[in-house]
Amino acid sequence: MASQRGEGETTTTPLEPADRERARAIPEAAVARLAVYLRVLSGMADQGVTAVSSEELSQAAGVNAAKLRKDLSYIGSYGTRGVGYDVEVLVSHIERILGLTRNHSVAVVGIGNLGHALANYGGFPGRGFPVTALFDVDADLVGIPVGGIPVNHIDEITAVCREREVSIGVIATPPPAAQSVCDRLVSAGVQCILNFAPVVLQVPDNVEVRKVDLAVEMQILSFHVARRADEAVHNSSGGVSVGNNGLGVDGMVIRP
Amino acid sequence: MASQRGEGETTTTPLEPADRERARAIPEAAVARLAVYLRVLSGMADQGVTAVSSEELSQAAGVNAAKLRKDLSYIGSYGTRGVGYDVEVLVSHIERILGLTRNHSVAVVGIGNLGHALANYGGFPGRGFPVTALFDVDADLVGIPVGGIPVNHIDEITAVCREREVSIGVIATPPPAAQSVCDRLVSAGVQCILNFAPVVLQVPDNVEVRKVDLAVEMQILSFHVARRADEAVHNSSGGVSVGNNGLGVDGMVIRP
DNA sequence: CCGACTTTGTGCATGCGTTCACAAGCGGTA
DNA sequence: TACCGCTTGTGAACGCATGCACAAAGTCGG
Ligand SMILES: NC(=O)c1ccc[n+]([C@@H]2O[C@H](COP(=O)([O-])OP(=O)(O)OC[C@H]3O[C@@H](n4cnc5c(N)ncnc54)[C@H](O)[C@@H]3O)[C@@H](O)[C@H]2O)c1
Ligand SMILES: NC(=O)c1ccc[n+]([C@@H]2O[C@H](COP(=O)([O-])OP(=O)(O)OC[C@H]3O[C@@H](n4cnc5c(N)ncnc54)[C@H](O)[C@@H]3O)[C@@H](O)[C@H]2O)c1
Repeated sequence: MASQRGEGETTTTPLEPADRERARAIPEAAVARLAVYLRVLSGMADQGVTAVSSEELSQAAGVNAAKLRKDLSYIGSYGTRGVGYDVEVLVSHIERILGLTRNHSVAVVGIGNLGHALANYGGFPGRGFPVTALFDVDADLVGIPVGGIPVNHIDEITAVCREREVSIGVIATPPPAAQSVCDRLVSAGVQCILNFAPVVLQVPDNVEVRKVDLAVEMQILSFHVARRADEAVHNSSGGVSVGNNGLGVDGMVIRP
Repeated sequence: MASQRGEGETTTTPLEPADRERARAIPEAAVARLAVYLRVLSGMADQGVTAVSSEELSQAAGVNAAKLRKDLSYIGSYGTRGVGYDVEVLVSHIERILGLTRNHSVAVVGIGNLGHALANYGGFPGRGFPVTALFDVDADLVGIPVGGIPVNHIDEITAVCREREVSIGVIATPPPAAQSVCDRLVSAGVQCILNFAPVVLQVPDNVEVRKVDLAVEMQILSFHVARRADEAVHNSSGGVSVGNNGLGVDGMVIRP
């Protein structure tokens, strides 16, 4: 399921010119939410739900209904006024826009605590992200299968990534090794990197990096605690109010 | 380093009224970057660097220099014109604003693949986030120490969280259990939650949730691959250009 | 003590993302 | 078929974040 092309297209469902223009214009924040909608919709489909309104879906996804409709409008008009959206239709269109019509082979580098968890995780393959390669420098690990995949030595990274058509590289090495691993992945042709090491990676322009930084997440939480405690001290009136759900789907949500 | 209070303050360094107003106004995106600056600065301090200019620091943190200065201006004016910033001074002020002058005790719920990795991770305690409690439903796990901490049964969550003054709860359970675990954490008084389960949590207004969603991260990467592949097909001229570093420190970066 | 040079801090403009509000469109019903 | 009520899709307004560009403020050398 790696390649399967018509005359010039890449995926099973070719993008129409109109969609191409749309895809260019989708805000990154909306892309992140589309992925969330997709999961919610998939869950609904599994439960036999066939249709859904923007109101219902937005509640389940924890966002504003208007925002949801705008997000969906970025990918086209697939709803029916007065009725709502067909779950299946929406799922397939979001998948198409997100490029999920083909599998994206994943390589994990650094098979330590975190790398083991990732390699053993069953949630990726089912969603089109099969882990197909594992790398480490530790000679004791090389050859040992983790989650069904044998660990390769980091020096084989170029050959193996090319061979297995790895499109996403996950960095789970200690911080000092991260940049060098990143460089190797890039020169092996990997253009997407998910980085767990608390390091700012330098990459060429054609490579996309996303980072998962637990320390930063915790510090953001800490900031909110501090701010809240501080407010509580100032206007000494408890400070616990329960109301709407102040969820931060991807962030950028600051309470007034 | 836990408590040391004045007359009504919570932390070692009480916030001045001016700082309070500032803290309220700091954009969430800036808070996330401040945490990154903090780490870079800590690294510099460890290497004996005592002063740094906005230009140097911004490069190391992978952001625009003007943005960095603006971010720092949110917390006050601690630079010296013509010279730059004193690393120590900046570190201590960022720590103060982020509420890192006190420890934040962390509880991990769900000691499976991921929970083990988190419990064993040495990066948290050093940064003021000691893991002090672990929970699971699995009777085989209860009592067994992981990363030096014995696992408690989930039913003890309220008592243990209260006793150990847990301020951050980390959810690493399977998705179906996540909401119920979240509810329990909340009723145990935990106001900050870091959620690894691919589920949209519903929480009261006074609780802060951050989520780490690997599937979403991968799908965002997938989207960019698709868009890029699509562009390459359209204007058939290679498509690989190397230039500045297009890093997405926390997201919201879309290339024009 | 002064002047030249360096770097900060920030007002302002620009652009992006969110939210509101409503016209357009569709299914159901009489 | 024509009307009614419901829900989508989106134009427009708003607000927030980013980046520019420069005055203010400091250092250093003479
Ligand atoms: N474990 C966690 O829960 C956790 C949480 C947040 C962040 N992180 C970050 O994730 C990264 C991995 O954490 P961990 O706990 O799994 O560390 P770990 O020490 O358990 O594992 C690191 C692995 O990387 C391998 N490695 C070292 N240098 C390498 C190289 N050049 N090429 C390939 N492999 C190499 C090591 O042999 C080891 O197996 C770290 O950067 C850590 O800061 C981990
Ligand atoms: N492992 C990964 O790399 C990874 C990656 C991304 C997301 N996740 C998500 O993180 C979560 C955990 O993943 P995992 O691989 O560690 O799963 P896992 O199945 O290995 O571990 C889950 C643990 O949670 C415990 N548990 C179940 N119900 C519970 C409850 N009600 N209260 C307390 N504990 C309970 C189980 O006993 C088990 O020990 C899942 O939601 C998964 O989707 C994991």
